[in-house]
Amino acid sequence: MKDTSLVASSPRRIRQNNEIAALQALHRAKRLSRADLARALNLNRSSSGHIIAELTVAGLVREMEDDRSFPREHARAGRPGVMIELVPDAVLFIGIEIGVEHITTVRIGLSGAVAHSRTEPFDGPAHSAADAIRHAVKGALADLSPEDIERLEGVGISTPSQLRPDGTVHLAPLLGWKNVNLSDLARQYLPGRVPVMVENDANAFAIGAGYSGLEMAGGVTLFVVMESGVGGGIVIDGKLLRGAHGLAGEIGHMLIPTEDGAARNLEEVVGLGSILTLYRKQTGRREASLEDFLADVEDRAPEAVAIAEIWAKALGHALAQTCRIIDPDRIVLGGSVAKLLPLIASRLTAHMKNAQEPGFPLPVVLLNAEANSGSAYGAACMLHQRYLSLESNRFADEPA
Amino acid sequence: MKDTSLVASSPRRIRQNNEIAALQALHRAKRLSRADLARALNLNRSSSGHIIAELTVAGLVREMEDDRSFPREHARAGRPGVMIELVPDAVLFIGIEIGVEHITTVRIGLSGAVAHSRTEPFDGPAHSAADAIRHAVKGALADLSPEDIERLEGVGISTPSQLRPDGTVHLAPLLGWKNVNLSDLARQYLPGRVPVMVENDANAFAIGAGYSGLEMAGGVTLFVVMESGVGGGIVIDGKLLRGAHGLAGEIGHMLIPTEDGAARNLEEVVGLGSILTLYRKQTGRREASLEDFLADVEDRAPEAVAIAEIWAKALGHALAQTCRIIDPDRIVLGGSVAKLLPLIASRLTAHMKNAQEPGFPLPVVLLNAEANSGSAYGAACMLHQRYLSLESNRFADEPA
DNA sequence: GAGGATTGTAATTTCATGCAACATATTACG
DNA sequence: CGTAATATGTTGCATGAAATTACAATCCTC
Repeated sequence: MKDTSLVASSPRRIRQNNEIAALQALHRAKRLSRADLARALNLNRSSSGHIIAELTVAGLVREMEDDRSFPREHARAGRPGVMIELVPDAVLFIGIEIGVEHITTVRIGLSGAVAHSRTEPFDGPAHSAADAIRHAVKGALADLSPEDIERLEGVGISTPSQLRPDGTVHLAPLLGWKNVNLSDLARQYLPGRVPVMVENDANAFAIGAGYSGLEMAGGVTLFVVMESGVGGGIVIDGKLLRGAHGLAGEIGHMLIPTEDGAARNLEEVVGLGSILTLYRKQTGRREASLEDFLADVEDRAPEAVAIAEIWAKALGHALAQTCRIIDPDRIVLGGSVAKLLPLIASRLTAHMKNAQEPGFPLPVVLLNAEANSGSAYGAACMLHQRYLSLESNRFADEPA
Repeated sequence: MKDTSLVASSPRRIRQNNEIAALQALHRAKRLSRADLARALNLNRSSSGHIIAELTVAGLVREMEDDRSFPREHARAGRPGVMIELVPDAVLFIGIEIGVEHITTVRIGLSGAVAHSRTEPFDGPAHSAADAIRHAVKGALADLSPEDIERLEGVGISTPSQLRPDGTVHLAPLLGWKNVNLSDLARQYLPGRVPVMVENDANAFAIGAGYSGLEMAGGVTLFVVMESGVGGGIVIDGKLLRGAHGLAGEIGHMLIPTEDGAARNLEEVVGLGSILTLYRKQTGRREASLEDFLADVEDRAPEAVAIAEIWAKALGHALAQTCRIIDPDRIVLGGSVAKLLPLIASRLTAHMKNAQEPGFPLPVVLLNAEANSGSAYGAACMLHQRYLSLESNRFADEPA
């Protein structure tokens, strides 16, 4: 239904457009006076006032009361403005991650802050898609009051799967699912009004990692999440690049050369499994954990450092190749294995430089260590983002 | 100056927005009646009429006279609409490609069709940037009447160089340039009103190849241009992905494994130089041309086929790796070497499948054989695209 | 405490779109 | 061949949102 051409404009659509812009500006800035908003949107103060008046009666924004708590850092002359903020619990978004071993559920409010988070063990491959969705969605709704459900404005679902453009799961090898429409399954347990979105777990992670942090900056960002598997996502100016089959950014299966001459998948070299296998073999400690390994690297134990060097070389090669193609502004690493980064960041950049021609600019490589990352959070962010866009169904409801 | 937030809408901006949408729709559809336009833009017929009235007095569109020449293919009941079209020579855009050996100049009109094209030999490395720009721009303006210059709405410049985000040349190794602002140089010879844009030649080619053809479709398209060098560009939903340093899509320097175990640049294997060197060595004909080689491949001469096989394998590997990262909907090959594609397309796809895991979807690989490709054309298209967008300075002029 | 500066609000104006009605032009059908 | 049906283009009017202007309120500086 969404036209390719820019379909803007009608007398009332303008207001909707500006209200959305106002909400987005408030989301970014946390708090803004009416005059600030007018400047940010190139609007007249008068119009700005009308807009926030309408948003106030809608219950989405409010004047901040504890104005005094912010001691007016830039104390300029003139009457101070009253700060406006989003009402955090005006609406509610749920993000669900169905993994191979667990289900994680996250709730966020209009401000994007996490209101609740829960993880439970779950044997994914043992369940059908229908069972898993029923269990996950009903579980997510269980501790919600009727008023909460009234405020529910979106449910996002993240799974380790390959999706079609229409949102159906084409293939989820780790879960054994195939050709199922998770949206339709989930909608059975939700009010019809509530929008549902499904996304690949790596892509959802990328959205989440780029949504709250300071990486919200524009440009091209490559997110790489490293656990037992290695996935990734590309975010361009705050928008996810999905690609033709939702697989953009999946660098885990890039071929990289190894010492023995054979080419192997990146994820087979830098994934958690490979690292631990090597480390356990080297040390003989069959129960050694990632934390043990990290501690050894920090202490510069030779075996551990050698493994970290392999890791850095393989990852550096893959990232350098990727830079050739998308030329990112920054690369953000996440997942448990990424904790290696601060220990050998200089080796990684050295290997990247090495795999690249001299003079080719390289992006910064950052570690994402935020607590509220994870693809469940990202799935919730997707719907938060949708709500703060023209696709929001705050408008479709009006003809009632 | 361009805010990151969506700054739409004021009472008059709406009209500008809709006029632009109308021009874009007319550009895509070639001809549209007022009622067609109203449907395309979700507008009322009345508003549509007002808009094209305003565009008509501005001289940008007109009613088609030879209405009869189109024998009404879908003869439905009802009064037939009068078709509206863009006035091709209402405005003028110039694209200039400064290469290592030649300068190409292209003029296009509002409809995007090429009005004029000229190529002259030019020894790029022998000239400073200032000299080259002066020569190229003055040459491009030489055969223009004063009225033409009045209608000039943009000049695009394409060079084999690495650009900074602000449009200055960071480094142009083939030309020996460094740290020059080509826009500023070019503006000296142009009316101040005329916008100037500078772009990498591979990116400009990508824009041009995706602008007129049917590849104008949405989604992700990877364009690869293969001459002596191998460059490329990525177009997402009609917009160029530049990347942090304008180097996105430059797959020519990807490392690929070769038979002898050493990794080499893609462009050193599949570029024109490598192919001809191999072919000349194999056949002993030191003056053999690319056409000779292509003819031999078509005749299935064993030496030629073997070289083509190397080409297909290397290219297939690189494209497969690229698909892992950006998951394109389609790949379009251009440049003289791309003529190999139709001869061994099946081998290329076989190698791509081979370098990819089973089940991973692969995009179609197409050949761009259009006459009006080339980065000069693409550079002109950039300005055409800009004119049909909100950045157009049709609006900035008004306060006069 | 006076003056300057900035904010929020109200009244008025401007202007593009939507709506409804009508004249017009062509096809479909008896 | 004439009437009905259908679609287009135009006109006048209503609606609604933002710009403009003016004004009161609140704070800082001197």
